[in-house]
Amino acid sequence: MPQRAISSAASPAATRQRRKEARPQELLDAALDLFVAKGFAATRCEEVASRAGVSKGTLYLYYPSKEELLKEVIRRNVVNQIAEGIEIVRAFEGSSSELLGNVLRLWWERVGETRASGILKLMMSEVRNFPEIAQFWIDEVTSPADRMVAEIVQRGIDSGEFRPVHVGDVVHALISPLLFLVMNKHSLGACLPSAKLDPKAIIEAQIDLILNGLHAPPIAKPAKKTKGPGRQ
Amino acid sequence: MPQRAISSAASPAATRQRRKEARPQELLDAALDLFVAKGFAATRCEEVASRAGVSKGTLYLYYPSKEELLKEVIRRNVVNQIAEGIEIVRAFEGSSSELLGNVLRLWWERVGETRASGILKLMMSEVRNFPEIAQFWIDEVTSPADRMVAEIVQRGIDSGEFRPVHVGDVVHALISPLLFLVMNKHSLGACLPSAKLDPKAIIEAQIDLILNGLHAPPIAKPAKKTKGPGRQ
DNA sequence: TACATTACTGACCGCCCAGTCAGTACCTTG
DNA sequence: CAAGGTACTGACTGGGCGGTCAGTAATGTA
Repeated sequence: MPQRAISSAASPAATRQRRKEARPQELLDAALDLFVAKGFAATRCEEVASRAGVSKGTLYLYYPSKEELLKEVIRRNVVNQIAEGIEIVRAFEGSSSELLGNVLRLWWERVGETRASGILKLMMSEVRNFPEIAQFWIDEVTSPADRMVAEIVQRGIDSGEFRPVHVGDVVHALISPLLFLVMNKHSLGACLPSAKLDPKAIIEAQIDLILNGLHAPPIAKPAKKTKGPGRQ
Repeated sequence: MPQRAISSAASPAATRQRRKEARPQELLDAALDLFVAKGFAATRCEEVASRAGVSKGTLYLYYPSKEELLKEVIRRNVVNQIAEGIEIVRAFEGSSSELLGNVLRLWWERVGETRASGILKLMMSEVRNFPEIAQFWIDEVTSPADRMVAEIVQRGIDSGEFRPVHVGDVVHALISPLLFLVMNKHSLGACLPSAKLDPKAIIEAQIDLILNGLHAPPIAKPAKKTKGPGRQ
């Protein structure tokens, strides 16, 4: 299982290899990285091929056009991602609070930290040039994911663990910070190290904040306990 | 003050006009719309010119290159945006809860709903191709805005209105949903009407949720909440 | 009306890049 | 080792787009 494909000019006399099975995935990986980093239009096909360790001609043996390559990149990086998550949630048997926290943490591990997270930025940046994939994205990603989180919140409300809230809107408040973390990671955070956020800390703060917001009965009494954590 | 510049092919025999003063702004507006919609690399200079009602040659009379045009678009749409907001906040004299809610609502009205909101998407999509502007963005936008929101939260903590939290992380949880609303408006929401979110409702839900999360005294957690890094 | 100034135009140039294809070299099979 | 099949290459092409500039027409001045 040779993984040396990024070498390119490193090994000068690298003998030409025939690996029909490995090429497609390697090309998809290279394309994902470059499309996410530079955008679709600004990425040259030759770059993609070179990063995958092949020539441009080879790319066209496996994908008929640049646009088809993009669509395949999106399709292949979305499949199963969602189904997996849903399975995990359905199997869980704790409180809704625990479940909600775990889902956010797990999503960060399984998606946010992986190369696949770039798909989000790619989608956001490029949908308007390829409206065909918008519907696909909604059907396969947005809707299932929203529904899953909504179910958890609804369950918590039904069981009396959470106060009654408008589920759909709360879902947005719940997941946006995570999505924005990913966007940052692939944009500003990739340019300036100083712009990097601390994902784990932010996620924990977010979980803490939201769970408190969901649990609390309408209390108005502030706690008189001013610690001094004011940083920045 | 003629505003007819988008007509292009609508009026066939429109006589050529000389309006040296109006051109730069009209070109910037056209460029902003197109860069946001299609991305920098996928937008042709001739398109920008045509949308501004001039020929490509005219564009180059006012901006020396496509890249300079981009930078000017960003610069001009960022200036004053922040300073204004800070002034409003400093002048406010109510509770921190009220202020926080008002800031979010106001930001949506003044930025989220305007054409300038596209700058966020533009920045996210293109920074990695123009690292020079990353620092500018941080200095002029990110940092001041974060600091402003952080100040409000800190003030609330100091006055005992909010419970003590890690201010920096909470700020992120506060503003992400708004930023994500904007991103959605300029990506998926611009393709499928069905993908449009209801900003006002979401913002109100977000305010309600967050204020509850901030106010609540440290209630004893129901069930057992694994604190911190309870995973691998 | 005649002339000077200059905002504006659009045809043109050269580079760049998506996509092609005739040829090359690796592998398998005998 | 010979030969046939095919995964792979890279030089080539055609169109598209950023950028230019000689020319045009609107405006100001007399």
